[in-house]
Amino acid sequence: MELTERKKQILRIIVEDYIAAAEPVGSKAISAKLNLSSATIRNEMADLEELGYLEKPHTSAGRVPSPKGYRLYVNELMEQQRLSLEETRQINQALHSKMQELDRVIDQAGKMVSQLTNYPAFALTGGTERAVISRFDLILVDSNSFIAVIMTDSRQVRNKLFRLPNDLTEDQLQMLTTLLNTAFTGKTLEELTPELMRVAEHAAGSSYGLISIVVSFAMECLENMENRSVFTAGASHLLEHPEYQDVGKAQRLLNYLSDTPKLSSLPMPVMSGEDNTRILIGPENVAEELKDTSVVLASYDIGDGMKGVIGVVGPTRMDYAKVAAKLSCVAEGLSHLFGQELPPPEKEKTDGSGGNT
Amino acid sequence: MELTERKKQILRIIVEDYIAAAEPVGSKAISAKLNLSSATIRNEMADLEELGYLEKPHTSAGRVPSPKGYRLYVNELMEQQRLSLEETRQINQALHSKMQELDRVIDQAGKMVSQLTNYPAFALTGGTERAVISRFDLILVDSNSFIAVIMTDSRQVRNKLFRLPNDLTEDQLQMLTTLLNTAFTGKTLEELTPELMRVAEHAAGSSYGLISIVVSFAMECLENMENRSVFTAGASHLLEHPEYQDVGKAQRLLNYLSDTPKLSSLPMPVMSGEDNTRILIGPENVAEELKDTSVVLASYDIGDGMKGVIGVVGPTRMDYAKVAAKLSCVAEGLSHLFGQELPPPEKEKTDGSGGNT
DNA sequence: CGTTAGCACTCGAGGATAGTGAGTGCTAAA
DNA sequence: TTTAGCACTCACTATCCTCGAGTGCTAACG
Repeated sequence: MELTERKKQILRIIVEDYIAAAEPVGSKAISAKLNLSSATIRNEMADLEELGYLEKPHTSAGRVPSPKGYRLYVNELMEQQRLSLEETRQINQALHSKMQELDRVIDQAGKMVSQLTNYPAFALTGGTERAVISRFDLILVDSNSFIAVIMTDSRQVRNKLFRLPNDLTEDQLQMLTTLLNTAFTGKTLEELTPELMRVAEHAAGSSYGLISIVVSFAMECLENMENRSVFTAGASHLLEHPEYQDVGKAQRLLNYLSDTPKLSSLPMPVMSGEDNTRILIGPENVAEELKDTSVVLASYDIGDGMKGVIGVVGPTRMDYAKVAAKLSCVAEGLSHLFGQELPPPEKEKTDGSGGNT
Repeated sequence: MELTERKKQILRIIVEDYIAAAEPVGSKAISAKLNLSSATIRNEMADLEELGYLEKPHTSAGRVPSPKGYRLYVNELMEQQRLSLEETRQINQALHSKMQELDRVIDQAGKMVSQLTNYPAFALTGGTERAVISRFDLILVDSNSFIAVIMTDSRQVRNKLFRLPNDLTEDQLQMLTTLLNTAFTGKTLEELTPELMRVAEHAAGSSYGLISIVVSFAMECLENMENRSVFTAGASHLLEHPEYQDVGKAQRLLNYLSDTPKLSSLPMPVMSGEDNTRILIGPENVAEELKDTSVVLASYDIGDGMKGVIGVVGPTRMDYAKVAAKLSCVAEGLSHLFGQELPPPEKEKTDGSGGNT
């Protein structure tokens, strides 16, 4: 059953008023905006309520959108919000200025989103199923310290400085590097068995201890990458909203947000084709803790087909249009960033996206 | 003026009761613990109040410690809490298992502290005044990508993977590395001038573009290190405590915590000699936002004389003994971690703190 | 003189009661 | 189909009251 145009208009006004003011919307407020008497509006509202798009907190308050109402709103009524060029530029610039490692960028992005939207935000990196080390490099720093640099097949790079009690030569390190690269590359975490270690240590001769040090560092890294990491930011924003004046409620949600495994397992980034954002309204969420909370998600590409998710949580009364637009912009920025790692050159490249510093 | 032993005892009971129960302590509760009538206690309490160690929320409630009272408590009355060996072990293990880069470890440590204490925690890295790059290494990955690894004088290491549109040879990279190491090491951020860049680019010949790419990455890193970075964790814990049932209050504090510049500038790690912890009670805090909040800080060594701070915030009614002990343990763990980067095997420590619980 | 018992007093917490007003549903007229 | 009118509902607020934990003071006690 299709709603009449007028009903949709009324629903839309109710949603937007409620988003703005956080108070139930009465017939009078609407009758002022449309040229209709409050009685007419009341009739329409009664219909909308019967159809499940509206709810009354109690008999004698105005109406409030139901989750179903919000859903209709985001699907049909909401105007795709366009960020101004200025805003887009700012977002991209902020992302680019922090050209660091994957984790750091994503953490930053989360913080940014939270600031932009005034809701708590979170960001997940895509967990890799089967990360393997593709390369080891050992760099001699001085006679008793060296840096280990490892790279995975998905091109993430990690390093660590090691200090040793005993001296070390360039040759030794060279030998170790070759050994590590032949024995331990292309292996998943599970394949890095103690036996393998033992064999390699044997081959390493006198400097066998170093093997295990470096490999266990590598294993830590792999483990770290396979677990999708989670960043959250902006918890305090939650308390700004009247629906979270109830401390218990706020706390429940914040707890959920800081529960890494829950957060990383539940909201799945199943994206609907073209658009990279997804909106989950109240009870549409599977997680019990989110039943009266909305989540807006956007996915981004890390490269090599891996995806990450960035999102915000807030009351169902959320400014979906604005939030989705901003989130989408950030997610796109991230995808770009990882897609072409090249920092924007100032030279005669035919890049087109040229911005100068 | 010295307090009598009995007054101290009473004060101590009040502080500890109040810490445990969050409710004003009445004379009756105390008279049960000491063998004195409530009237006697009331007289003593009146004295203590006159001396400024106690406060009454209102005429007819029990007494509550004043900041001055807490201060006396932490200075004289509080028993240094010893963590059990088990606890210490767990903390150290958790720290060591995350052997990653400086930032990551510290972030982890902050999260850990928050979990351990049930208060929001923060961690600052020591800001370096004059970080300089001490070394560049470029590692060829394949014909059109390479990893840049840079190290600063304080031995922090960062890396980044670069992808290029054009091909690259080992020789080129070798040349670049030497060039970078001769021209850009030992320079502070300010000394990395555009002129310097121009000269170097000239010397680099055909691959001049790469210089600027790598150097600007280096500059980012330096900038990043000079700004002390701040991590916060466990915001939601704040809401667990009855003094923060008032959302406004909680929000103000959380806002303060997420305001990086404020947080990094204000609580200074001036440590008092031997002990590495410091306790700031309510109005002892300079920051206006912290006037009714206590902060417990512990400093840790990053090496090269640099220090960082890790701390928790909470109501003045805080379990100072426990919090200080845990914080101190984590800080010590961090110092160890950075002092001797070698992952400690099951070695015996000549620590002297060996007491059993 | 320190300690204790007794007592009047204070004041916040919690519960009942009434008034207010925004908003509703329904009916009947335009 | 829309509108005016009207009785009704119910959260919110204010006011008042009671209850009781805890106090300060005084006088008696050892």
